[in-house]
Amino acid sequence: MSKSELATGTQAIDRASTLLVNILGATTPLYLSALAKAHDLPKSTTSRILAALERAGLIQRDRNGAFLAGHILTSFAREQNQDSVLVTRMRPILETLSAKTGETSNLAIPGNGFISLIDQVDGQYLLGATNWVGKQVPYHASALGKILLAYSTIPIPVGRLERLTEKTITSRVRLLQELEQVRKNGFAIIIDELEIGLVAVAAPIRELDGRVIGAISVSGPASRLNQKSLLEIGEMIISKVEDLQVNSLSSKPQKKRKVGAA
Amino acid sequence: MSKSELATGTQAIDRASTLLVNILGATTPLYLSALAKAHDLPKSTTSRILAALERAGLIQRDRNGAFLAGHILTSFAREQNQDSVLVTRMRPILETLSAKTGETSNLAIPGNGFISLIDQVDGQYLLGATNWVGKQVPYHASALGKILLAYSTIPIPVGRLERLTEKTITSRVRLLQELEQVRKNGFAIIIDELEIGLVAVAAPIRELDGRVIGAISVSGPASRLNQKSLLEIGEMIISKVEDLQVNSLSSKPQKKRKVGAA
DNA sequence: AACAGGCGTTCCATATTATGAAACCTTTTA
DNA sequence: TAAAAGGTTTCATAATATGGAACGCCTGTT
Repeated sequence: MSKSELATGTQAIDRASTLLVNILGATTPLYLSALAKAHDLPKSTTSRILAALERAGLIQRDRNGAFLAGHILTSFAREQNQDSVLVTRMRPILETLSAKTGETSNLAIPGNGFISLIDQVDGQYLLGATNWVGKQVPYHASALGKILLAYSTIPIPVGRLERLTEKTITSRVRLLQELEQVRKNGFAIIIDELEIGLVAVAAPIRELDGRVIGAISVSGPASRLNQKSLLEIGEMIISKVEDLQVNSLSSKPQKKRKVGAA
Repeated sequence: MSKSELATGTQAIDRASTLLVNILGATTPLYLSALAKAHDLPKSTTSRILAALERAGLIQRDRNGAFLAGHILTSFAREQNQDSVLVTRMRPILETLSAKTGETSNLAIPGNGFISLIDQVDGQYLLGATNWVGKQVPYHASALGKILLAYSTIPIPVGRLERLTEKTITSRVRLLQELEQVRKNGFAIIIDELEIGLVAVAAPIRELDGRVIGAISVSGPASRLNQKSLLEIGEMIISKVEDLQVNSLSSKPQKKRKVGAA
């Protein structure tokens, strides 16, 4: 029939897939008859296909018989967005960073009022290796926080920007300028802003669509990390994170696969 | 072949579904050959099916050609877990509650250190209708917070339990007893614990698997809501939330559908 | 009550469609 | 350079999906 692209030997699966995608994309449960009409399929065929998808747990019916995403997909969704997934995915990067720099690296996501530190890998140095996971670290005084503010949709916390050291940015105007600079650089730095003697550099983690969902930092004592090393480490974080993206997902496959002439 | 249950006219879709479920459930991308072996299918058939699923965007390949969840499913996952989904789903309940009681109702989810209020519907009374969304409301002094602590996996916040009024629970032992009581009742109440003159009652929102993911409350001035009304409203919240669950999901459909004899 | 209409499932003869063995291609390993 | 491993394509074949029609169930109408 008049199918859009090349495709052969998969009519049934194509139809099933299209129906499934339709159901997942809909904001409200869809009825069999509506689906049949929309996809221009006979009721009988539609019924058979949907029953098969339901059997597999890919879709389910509400009390009225309308179709919505099945338990397989809702639990998939739940698992996907758990912090642990991000931790697992980013662990190798944190380890590489700590190994190469000798310093502590951290992983953070946006939290309510404070950044939420969800993982840490300590470096080889004893000095500086405190555990930050779970700590209430403010956005405006941390490298991780600056990244999250600069790239994510988080609003700058309401209220006064707490002064933690004499270097802390406490002016909102000043902070906005700083965030602009962060976006220009691609990474964020703090020097003495959170704690005297503590420096850090952070870069964003992006989803495939570009959304920033977290940040990775390397931090240590100012005595070991000068401005230059911070810049280098910043670039290192960015490239490690990019490597992961590029390696894990592809339009052009690594192995050349013949695309076929039907 | 030796399929488990009744099924007819859907061999292809059944195979495709099983493969898809397998790919979604795997923690690491799966290769064509491994899938073919695991499902006892010829390579050619497997290739054809996977290509169809890929075309639909249900699966995609990583750089090495291994299969993982496709963009359709990852964006589905993302949307699912947005607060806005919960807000939309719960809105009707908040509206019913506010209409029936005349008081303000709120929707909250766990936040970092504080509960996170994500929606509110005001009642008819002028007195009492302040906007709480975005406020930093502590767990131990709110009805919503007590529910989240009692049912969810959130640990009781570290540090001192801040005294907000003379009635605030500030002893951890006392709080644990209170949470036990909450679990026994199925709802939580505060009287003067957050603010003198303010009372509230809250009940949990559960996912299909029983996990508590949020809470709904009704709050107002003690002058209008006595102990008895609070209990009644508590029961009302519980039943409204249950109604939604029952109505939106079903094993036994409302309309009796013939189950068929093959 | 009886009827019409809407929605969904089942049946079944049919040919369209999925099937899988074998050949073919690439890349990797020996 | 050969051989293995992983994947795609081809093509003759029959097994499988197909869809029109009949059926069953519920709701709303008169």
